[in-house]
Amino acid sequence: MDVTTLIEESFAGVFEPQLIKEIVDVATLVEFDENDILIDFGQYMRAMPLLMKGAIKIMREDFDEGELLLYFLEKGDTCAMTMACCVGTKKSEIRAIAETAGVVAMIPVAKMEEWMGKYKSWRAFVFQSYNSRFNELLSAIDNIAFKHMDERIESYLNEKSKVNNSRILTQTHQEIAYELNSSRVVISRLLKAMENDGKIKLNRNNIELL
DNA sequence: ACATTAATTGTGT
DNA sequence: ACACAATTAATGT
Repeated sequence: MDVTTLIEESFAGVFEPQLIKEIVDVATLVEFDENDILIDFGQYMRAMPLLMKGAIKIMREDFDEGELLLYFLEKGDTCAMTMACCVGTKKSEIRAIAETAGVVAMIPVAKMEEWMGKYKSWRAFVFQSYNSRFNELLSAIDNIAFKHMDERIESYLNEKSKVNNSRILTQTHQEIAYELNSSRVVISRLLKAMENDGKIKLNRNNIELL
């Protein structure tokens, strides 16, 4: 795979050519498959990932048992948690799981700090990244606090369909329940209701959005 | 081709 | 939430 093309494709509009060149020089490309665990709770991070290809879901572990999906990362995104962890050498508070197969470019911490002073576009990118993650967190909180489960499933399905570029999602009800931190029976019932409303079509192991 | 088993989904309490 | 029924996929004989 051609490193330069891939990076240019993902960040051409965002970084100045000079910076892209530097990224190409120092970045290590890492490929991953669907469902790979990229970062786990309590893990330390030594490099900052830039997502080039594919999609990653960011999960938060609940107090006792169970997980909750916070948001998805797509091409051109980076993980805000990682940026904080890198500079402070703190443990990760989140888990990152590959939603689809894809590629990340790993940037050494030293470089990322150097670029903060050197490149305006890098600073802007980092701040903008923080900002948009923050906003996604807010909407995740809105979903949990103010929306009922049926609405949560709907927005979940929509996001899922967006990151996978498909109207058909191959997910079991159990898996959905896990990501929304609910129970399978509740999901099944609500999905059934949505099917009756003509919003979706249910098959075994896959859900079709209409 | 058939029987058995496991996994997924549906429903009533 | 729990229990159980029904349906479908996977596997062995």
